[in-house]
Amino acid sequence: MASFPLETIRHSVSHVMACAVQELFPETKFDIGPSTADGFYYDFDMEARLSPEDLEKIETVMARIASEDHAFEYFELTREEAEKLLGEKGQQYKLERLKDIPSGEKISFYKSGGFTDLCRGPHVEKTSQVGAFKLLSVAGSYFRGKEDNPMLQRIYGTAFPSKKELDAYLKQLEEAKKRDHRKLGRELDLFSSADQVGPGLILWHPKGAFIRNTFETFWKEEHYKNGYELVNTPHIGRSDLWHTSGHLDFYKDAMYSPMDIDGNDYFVKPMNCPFHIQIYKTKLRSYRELPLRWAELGTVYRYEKSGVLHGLLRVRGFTQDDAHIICTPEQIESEISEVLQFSLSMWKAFGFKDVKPYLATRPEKSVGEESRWTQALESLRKAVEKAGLECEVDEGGGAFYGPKIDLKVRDAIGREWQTTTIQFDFNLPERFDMTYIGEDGQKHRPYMVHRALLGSIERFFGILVEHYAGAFPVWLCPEQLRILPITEKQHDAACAYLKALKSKGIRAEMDLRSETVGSRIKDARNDRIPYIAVIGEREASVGTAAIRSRREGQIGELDSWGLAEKIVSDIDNKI
RNA sequence: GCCAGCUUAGCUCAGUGGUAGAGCAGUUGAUUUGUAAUCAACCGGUCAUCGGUUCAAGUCCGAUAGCUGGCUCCA
Repeated sequence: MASFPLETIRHSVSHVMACAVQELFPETKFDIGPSTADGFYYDFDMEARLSPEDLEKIETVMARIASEDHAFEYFELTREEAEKLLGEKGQQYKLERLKDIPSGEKISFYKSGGFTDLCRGPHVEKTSQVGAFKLLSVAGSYFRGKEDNPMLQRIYGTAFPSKKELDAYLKQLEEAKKRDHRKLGRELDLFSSADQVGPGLILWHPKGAFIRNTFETFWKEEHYKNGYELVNTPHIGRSDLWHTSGHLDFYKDAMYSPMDIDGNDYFVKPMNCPFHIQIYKTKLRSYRELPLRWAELGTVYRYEKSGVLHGLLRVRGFTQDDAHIICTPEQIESEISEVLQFSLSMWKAFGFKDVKPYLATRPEKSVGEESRWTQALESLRKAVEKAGLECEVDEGGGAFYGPKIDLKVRDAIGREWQTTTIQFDFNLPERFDMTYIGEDGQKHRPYMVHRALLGSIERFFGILVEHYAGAFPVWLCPEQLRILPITEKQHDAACAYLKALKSKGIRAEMDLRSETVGSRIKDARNDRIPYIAVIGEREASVGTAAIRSRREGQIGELDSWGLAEKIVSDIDNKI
């Protein structure tokens, strides 16, 4: 049997699906059915509202169509013939799509079984070659993705050459589900949100807050080590600030309504930069002071549409690990390079080794001198090169105020997350008239770079939970060790062991419940405790504990000194 | 915001229009345990909220809120 590219298989399956849908719902109007990174979809317009049961029915019909082994027949029509064919069938979306095909290009159709579709192809030869497929979900989707267009129904599915590969993919979906930070966040008692507080606003429970504080402390230390200074700024600022910054012109929809204080409008901050700029402007700055690197874990609030909120990954109140670098033109190249290196080392500390940069260049509508864009872009490019990374370029994908590099990191189960962003800003220095006095005694406009390494603390925490599957490395664990005395007779020995570990700075707890050892082990494992120390009569008599490690399993008996040494070594190595 | 679905105990979930349930968790007691669940009793509910239909609503209808999957958006 001939082998086909995955996209061809998936796109062919989408035709088979459309064919099945046409059979079950003859009045259906069809849009398009492309393959995607994970599978395929097809958009339909129909009276009936598709349910999960419908997906099963569609799948059954699909299986039949596949087994009937229809050929994918290719034919071309003139534009007039195509219009006539689609018009007769009342396929208004297809007619719209037909208009997209430039004149002079071939207008091709594929027919397989009872379904004929305007389609570029390519396809497998016969419906029996579509491999193993599964329909996954149904969702609404605007025609052409535009909000004012009609809402179509989209069926998502996936397909692979073999059943084995399909099963492996479905298993990965299961694995992702098990790691879902919303589920683990509840089970491990890390965070929640409350209807009464409001959607998209996160409540950090003691354990979640402990982990957050621990990596925030690390973050702060690393920033000091890397030549940053920390600043703190308020949560609200007067409307004048946001007028000057331009936020009220460009992003008002995402900002919350103002509050009146003594007759002045104040807005909750959607960004930290205007405040940092105010610090800059408190005095005349000399080139000798630059570069300035000011970092802040600054909590901002942005209006997000209700439908997009998602656990910790998309919220309305979040903390940016923000920093602004203000420097001279001569400094930007090394500054950018340092930021990139800093980011890579930060991600490495959390066990993310696969990091990929995306460079976004000048869009059509933008501000700033051409020479600045060129220099900025060049510095971004060189930094990537110097780091020895492969970089994808998004032409015209930059913000209107400057070019940027975004980093995507790959987690433990291979998913990519967009996190770090390094952005030039040619807009705010102008708007706030930021200057420094150069060597020549004249005023100059500094370069300004916004950067966030982790992105937002909330989102980063969500990513971490899924990356580690809830099993945080020892340095982040609120509880690093749980001590289980087998019976009440070992309580004193367990207390002594606990005290010894605690005195060495280990975060240890005891489970003195009169449950069986097996039951308490189960609970400790479910709580993802990295070390469990069991103390029975034997261990108590010699002052040791039987140690079970989350990573290595049973590792034998250790006294408190030996265990502390092992745990400290894990902490130092961020294991 | 839009489309669809969902919302029953802290959690996971049963429940023909006719007396609100189970397991786990929690509390109490018994048990003194050797590496993933000891036993028992008890506690726990305005069935998301509000309104409607009905002799009767967890169940049918409507509105609102929240959640889920997408779409759009993400400075």
